[in-house]
Amino acid sequence: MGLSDRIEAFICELLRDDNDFAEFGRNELANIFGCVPSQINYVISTRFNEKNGYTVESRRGGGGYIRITRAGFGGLNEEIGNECDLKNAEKIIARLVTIHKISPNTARAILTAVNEKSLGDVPNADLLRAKILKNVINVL
Amino acid sequence: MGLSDRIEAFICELLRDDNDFAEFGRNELANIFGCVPSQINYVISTRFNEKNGYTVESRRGGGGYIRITRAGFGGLNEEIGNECDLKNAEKIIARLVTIHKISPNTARAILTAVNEKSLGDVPNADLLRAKILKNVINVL
DNA sequence: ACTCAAAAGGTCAAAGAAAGTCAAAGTCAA
DNA sequence: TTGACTTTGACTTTCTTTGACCTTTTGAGT
Repeated sequence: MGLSDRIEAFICELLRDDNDFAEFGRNELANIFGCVPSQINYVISTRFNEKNGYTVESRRGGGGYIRITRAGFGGLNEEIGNECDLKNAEKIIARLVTIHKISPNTARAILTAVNEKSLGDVPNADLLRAKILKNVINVL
Repeated sequence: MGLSDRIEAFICELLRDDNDFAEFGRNELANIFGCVPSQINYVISTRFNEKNGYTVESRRGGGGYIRITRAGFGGLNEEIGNECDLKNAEKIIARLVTIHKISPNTARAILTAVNEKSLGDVPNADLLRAKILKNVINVL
């Protein structure tokens, strides 16, 4: 596994531990991995960019830092509501793909989990669909 | 036995050992067999192509690799069975991650869709869970 | 307040490391 | 002896690593 991959894994770990955001010093991290500081920028720009659903903030000077946040999904819960038919589910998932919150692959998996074939003979499927969708989205 | 055949056998061996996926460096492999690197591409494109039921992923640059995955999921449907509790589901999904069939992200989504919080108050949740899981896996 | 040095982080381009492509040359069995 | 399959190598593309130089922020000393 290459250096960039190791740094990526490390940051992912931080994100996991610190509940959806990671903060560190660029030099500090570069030191841990024994690389030049700009390597950190490379990893961030290729792995933790907007397109992959992350927001990055930073500050220079004394006490500077880099903070990486996983973008959330404001308002989606409300849009799903208490009941959600398949059409609506498709629309919402499609939007998540468009804004690069999830991959087409993940989208297909989620959609399959809540389609007619899966939930077909559950009574009040729309209710269950809404619940599943909200749970899944909240964990993304 | 020709060179290509020997390389093919070697990769098959890797696939067997590592449970349905093989990962290696192109140059590394070329070195083992004392051939030019593009020979590896030839073997892959003639033997481990889509048509023969394999998926190939790769990355260039430092830390690059070639990864071959066998398509289809040996007996996973049977393993899920008619009913499937959460523990079993977790085991199966984890395995799909290991062989790089799905990303950790997709795994998390699927697992959330079938966990207690989602299916908690459905009667016979294990039955529904099995159905959802099989549907999802078949679409992967 | 003002200045300046130190402490961070940012940018960019060159060098390096792999993998991909393609076509020419070689091999071998029908 | 020809046509399909292999082998080889020159050239291309993509991704990573490194380093020189730039900008922003802070803080100590005047």
